Amino acid sequence: MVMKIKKPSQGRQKIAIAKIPKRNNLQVTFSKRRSGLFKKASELCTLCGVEIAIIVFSPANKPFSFGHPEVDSIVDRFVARNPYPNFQAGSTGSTQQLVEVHRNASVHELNMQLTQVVNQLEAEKKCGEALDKISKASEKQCWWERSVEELGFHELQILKASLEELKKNMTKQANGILMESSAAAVANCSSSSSPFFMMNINGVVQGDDLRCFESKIKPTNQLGSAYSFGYAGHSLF
Amino acid sequence: MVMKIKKPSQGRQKIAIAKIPKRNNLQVTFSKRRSGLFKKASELCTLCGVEIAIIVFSPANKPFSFGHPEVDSIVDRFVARNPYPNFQAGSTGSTQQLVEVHRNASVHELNMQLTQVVNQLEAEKKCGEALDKISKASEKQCWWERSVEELGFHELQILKASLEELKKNMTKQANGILMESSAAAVANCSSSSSPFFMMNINGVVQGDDLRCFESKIKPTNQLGSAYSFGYAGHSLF
DNA sequence: CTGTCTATCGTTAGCAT
DNA sequence: TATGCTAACGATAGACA
Repeated sequence: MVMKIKKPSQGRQKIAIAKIPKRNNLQVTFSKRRSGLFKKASELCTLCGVEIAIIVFSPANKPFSFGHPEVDSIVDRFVARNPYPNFQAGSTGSTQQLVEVHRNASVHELNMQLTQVVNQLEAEKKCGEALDKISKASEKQCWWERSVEELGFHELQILKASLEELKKNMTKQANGILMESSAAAVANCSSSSSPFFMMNINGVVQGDDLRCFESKIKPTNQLGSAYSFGYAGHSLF
Repeated sequence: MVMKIKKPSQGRQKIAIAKIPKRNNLQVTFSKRRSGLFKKASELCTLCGVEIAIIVFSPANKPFSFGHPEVDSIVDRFVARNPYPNFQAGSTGSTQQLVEVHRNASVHELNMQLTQVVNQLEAEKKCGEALDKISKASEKQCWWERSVEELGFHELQILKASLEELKKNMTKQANGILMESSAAAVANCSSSSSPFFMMNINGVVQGDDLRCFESKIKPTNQLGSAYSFGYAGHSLF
C-alpha cells in the first residue's frame, strides 16, 4: 500500500471574517466555534465567578444556549434591570433621574417595584379603561414616558416571573439574599438536582477540564427543540 | 541610566481554570476575556450569519451584553420558542420527555404569566388607538436622539417596537402571538434605522475586522449603567 | 477599566474518519 | 453531523501605562 505523501495538514489557515460561502464548511465552523464560545464562557464563569447566558440561533435556526447558573434567571435579571424607567414616576423631576433610580435600585428595591407592577397589573385587569385614561393623560408628557406605560405590559410577564421567584426567596431567607439573586437561583437549582443548570442528557464531561456538554433532544419538528449547554464547574459555590 | 534587565515578559502563562484569587487579577482577566468572548461571538455571527445574544454580569454585578442583531429580540425569540415545544405531545414517557418537562417547568410559571399578559393585551387592544396616537406622536420627535442620551431609553424603542408588533399580532391572531414577537421586532428595527442594535456612542469601529464596540455612559454610581455591545457586521441583512 | 507589549498557550482550518 | 489530527493562527497572562 502506498501512503499518500502530501498529508501533513497545512494546519490552521487564516480566514477572513466574512460569511463562509461553502455551506458545508459553514456548518462545521459553526459547530466548532459555538463549542469554543461556550467553553470560553464557562471558563469566564469559573475564573471570575460571574453569571453568563448565551443564546445562539444556528444557521438551521435551532436555538442553542449556554447558561450559568441558567439562562432564564440571568435573562430575567437583565431584562428587569436594564429596560425602563418606573411607574411610581408620576411627579418626580427629570426622567433621567427616574431611569437612574430604576436602574440603580437594589434587587430588593426592584422587588418592591415589581410588586407595584403586579398590583398595577391587577388594577389594569379590572379596568382596561383606566389605562386608556392614563395613556391619554400622559400624552402631555414625553413620548417615551407614555411608551413606558404601554411597554410595561410586554415586560410584565418577565417581571412577574421574576417577582415570583424573588418572593419565594424572600420567604425562605429573610432578606439580602436577593443581592445574590444568582446564588438563590443556584440554590433552587441544586435543591432539585445539580448545582448547575444543565438540560443535558447525553452530555459528556471531560476529565480534568471544564467542558461544555450538550443535550440533544430529538425535536418533534425542526424548530421544536432547544439545545442547551451547561458546564461542569468546579467549586464556585 | 541602567535598564532593568529582567523585563522581557515571560509571555502567557498557563493558569488553572478555577476562581482567580487575586481580586485585581480577576478584574483584569474578566475585562479581557469578556472582550475576547464578545469578539468570538461577533466572528461567529459574521462567519455563519447567525444570531447571538450574550448577557454577562460582572463581578461588580454590572450587566454587560452583546447582541446581534440585538439582545432583546433574540431573548424574546428564545423565551417564546423554548417553553412551548410539544408539551402536549404528552405520552412518550422517555427521558427525552422528562427533559422537556424539566425545561418547560422552568418556564411554566412564566408561561402562565405570559398567558395572563396575553389576555391583558387582548383587553389592551381596545385601547389600541391610544397607542397609535402615541406612536405617531413620538415619530414626530427625534426620539432616537434622546435615546442616545440615556441608555435606558434606547431599550424603549425596541420595547415599543415589540409592543406594537405584539399588538398587531393580537389583532391578527387571538393568542400565541408572543412566540414570534422577536422576528417582528427585528423587522421593525431594521426598517427604522440601523440593522444592528447598538447602544454605542463613542464606539470605535476598527477597519477591516469585526470589532465589538462599546458604549460607556458615565454611571451615576457603580451599578448605574448597563454596558452593551453590538458589532459592526457585514451584510448580514 | 482599557490599551500595549511579549512569549506562550489555546483554538481551530482543512482533511480525514 | 460530529470528532480526531496537526500545524498555524489568534488569544491572553503578566507587567506596565
